Amino acid sequence: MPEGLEAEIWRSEIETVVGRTVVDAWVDERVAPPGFVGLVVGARLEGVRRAGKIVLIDTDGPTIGLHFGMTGRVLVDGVSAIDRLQYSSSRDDAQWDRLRLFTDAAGMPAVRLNDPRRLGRVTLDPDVSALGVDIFAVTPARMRRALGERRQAIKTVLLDQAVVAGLGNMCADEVLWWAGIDPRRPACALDEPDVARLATAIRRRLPVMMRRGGSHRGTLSPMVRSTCPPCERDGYPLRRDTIGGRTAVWCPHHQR
DNA sequence: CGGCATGTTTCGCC
DNA sequence: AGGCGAAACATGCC
Repeated sequence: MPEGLEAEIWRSEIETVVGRTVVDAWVDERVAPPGFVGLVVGARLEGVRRAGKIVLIDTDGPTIGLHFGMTGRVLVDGVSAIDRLQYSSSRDDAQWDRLRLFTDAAGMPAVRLNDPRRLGRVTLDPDVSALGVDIFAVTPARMRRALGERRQAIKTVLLDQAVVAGLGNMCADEVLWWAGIDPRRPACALDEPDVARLATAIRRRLPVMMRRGGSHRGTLSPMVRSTCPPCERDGYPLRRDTIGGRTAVWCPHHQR
C-alpha cells in the first residue's frame, strides 16, 4: 500500500492531532531506536511533514519518522483515512501495532502505526537529505536533471528514492503507462519530449490517484496487475516482466 | 501448498 | 567505481 501518495494522505490525517501533547507512548522495540518512548513522552506535536514515502512528525523534542515498508498504515484517532476508500481485506488487528502515541490518558491512541509484515520503521530525526525531487514537485527540468546520464532502465531509476522521492512500484508503472514509455529503456535514452511526458504524467495522474484513495487506484490496479487484461488504451495485451528485481506491468504496444 | 507482494538494505560478483 | 542480481527481512494473501 504505502508509496508517497499514502504517506501524503496520512500526513494530512495526522495534522488533526497537531497541537496535542504526547502523554504516553508504546512502541514495538524491534522497529524503533533504543529509548524511543522516553524521548517522545511529554513532547508537543508541532507539525507534520512528508519527505518522499516518509512521514515526519515535528515536536518540541525530536522529529518522529514513520517508514511504512510494504504493509504499514496509519490510524489517527482510531480511523484509517485510506481503508474507508478502498477494498482492503486487512483487518484492524492490534497485534500488528508498531507504534501508539497517546494524547489522552484514558483514550485510544491518537496515532497508530499498524504494520503486519513489520518491514516498516519508526525513527528519530531521520536524515532525508539524500532524497531526490519530491513527487509533488516534479517539473520537466528537474526530471531531466534527476535522471542524469543513468543507463539503468527508466523504471529502475524512477524507483530510486534519490532520484524521485515517493514513487513506488505501482505508481512508477502507472506514470510510464500514461507517458507511453517502455519501462526497460535506459533512462539516458529518453529525449526531451519523453521526459516532458513523464513529468506531466507524474504531475497530473498522481493527484488523481490520491483523490481516489492512493496507489491502488490507477489504470494499472492490483486486479489489472495480476490478470494482465487488454490495455485500456489500445486493446493490446498487457505484459508482465521483472525489471530491476520488481514486477513491471506495461503495454508493449503504446509504451515505446 | 507454492508463490507473490505497495519497500529497503546488504552482500557478492562482475 | 559502479551496476546488477540475489538474498534477507516477516507475514498475509491468492
